[in-house]
Amino acid sequence: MKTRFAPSPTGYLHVGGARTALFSYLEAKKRGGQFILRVEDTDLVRSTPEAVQAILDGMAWLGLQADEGPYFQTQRFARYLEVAEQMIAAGSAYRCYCSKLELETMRAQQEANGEKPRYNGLWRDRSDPAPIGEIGVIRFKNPLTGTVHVHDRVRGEVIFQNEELDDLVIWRSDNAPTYNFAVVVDDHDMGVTDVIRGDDHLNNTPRQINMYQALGWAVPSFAHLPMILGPDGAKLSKRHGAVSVLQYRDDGFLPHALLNYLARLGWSHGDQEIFSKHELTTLFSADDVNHSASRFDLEKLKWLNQHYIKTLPAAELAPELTWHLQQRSLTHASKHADDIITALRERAVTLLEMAEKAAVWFTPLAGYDETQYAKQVNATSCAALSALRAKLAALPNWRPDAILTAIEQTLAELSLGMGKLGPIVRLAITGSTTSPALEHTIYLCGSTEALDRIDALLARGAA
RNA sequence: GACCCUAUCGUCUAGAGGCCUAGGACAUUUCCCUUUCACGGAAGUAACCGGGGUUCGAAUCCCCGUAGGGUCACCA
Repeated sequence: MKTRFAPSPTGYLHVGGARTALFSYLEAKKRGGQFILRVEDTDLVRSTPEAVQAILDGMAWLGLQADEGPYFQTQRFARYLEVAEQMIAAGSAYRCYCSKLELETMRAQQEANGEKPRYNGLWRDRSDPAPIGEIGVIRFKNPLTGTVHVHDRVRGEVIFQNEELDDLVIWRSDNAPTYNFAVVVDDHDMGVTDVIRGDDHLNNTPRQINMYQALGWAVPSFAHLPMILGPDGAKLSKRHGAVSVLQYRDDGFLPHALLNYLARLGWSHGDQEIFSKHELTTLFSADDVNHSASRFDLEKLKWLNQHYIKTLPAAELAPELTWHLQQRSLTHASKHADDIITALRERAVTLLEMAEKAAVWFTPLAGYDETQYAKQVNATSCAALSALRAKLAALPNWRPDAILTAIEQTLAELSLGMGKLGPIVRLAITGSTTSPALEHTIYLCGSTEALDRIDALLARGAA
């Protein structure tokens, strides 16, 4: 049993492609099969090495490791031509020498007559020699009559009339195969048993099945996934913001959060929302995929991301957070990743947010929130702060629990509530009155820096 | 235009003829917890596209509309 993900490298890996890859991957893992990656780069003009790299990077970040590949179609042209020529010899394909102009007139005329535009089979049964100097193309001799039954694992049985189909080009005049042909040859040669791909290929499937049959090859099983739409119900595009999976990485999402979110888009397992990777690989089945397109909802993705930030072991989060800290040139904060996670995991929806919030401890204080300063700094609070400072300075161990004890003792000695001390400490350390639990806020600053910041506020308060 | 696909709360979905006064999750509203910001807890608002059948009974099956989407290339 084998599945594949076969993107064409004309852009980055977007969420729709990522979900197709995920479902193919899961189906293979679930059934103990192989998952292969094939780059469909037969369009020499639109394919770029940058896009190949972007797709590979996206797959790697998501952790969708292929068992084979990546294969490149551009390296298999000899094989495609070999098969095309075999088909000519067997009478299931033929050369066509129609010019672009002829084709265009044909189409224009059909459209004028209100017919479906398609190749009329002009060269299908001609045996006269090729026009001099013409290279021509090779076309597949599609059956004229009868029906093609597609047994789709998500759509059920879909029936197409051969009359609706025409003789498609399988080998172009610029010596390259076309998509519909290369796919058939590759899926056969590579032993792909289960084709899982986007909805937009459903209409190509009967043509491909006809080619499998002409070649005497076994037809694989098909599953056509519904599309992922933008939040407004329109097709996903750059206008909707982050469509590249790597953009989600940059925005602070965990790969597993995206995976979990994507899995639930078009697929479900009862009321379950949270799935570990192991659960996905055991529970997923292409048979359970929905029929209708779904919209991408960033809010739910955020919820999942926050869920994983809250619950994943710090050891798993630390490398991801470190990456973000480094992106923000907070390299020296990396060794405190675990402490940052402890302080902020319930206060950040994304890792990017976490890294941004962590910056207050590792960059010079920018200044105070003056409105809060005016409200919170007074004789009482300054006295409390300086009492706390004395205790902090005397601390043998700079640990959160010890700091918390110091805070509690200070409050007890002065008979004050936390409300009298909290705001001014936050102001001193972070410049604002919003921050994580006090002991972590102070602790993460480091003893020297924390005391300096307290002194700075006290000095200004006294003046 | 032709062919193909789809249709349950704002969104993701459960639902495979009676278990449905339609369940869960996100979002939203209110309340509780609380030193800030959060986390957490409780409650609430909110949906079967329309019309015909079939059946004792339909969100579920059939037909017709309607609305979305996809495909009709020497792109993939």
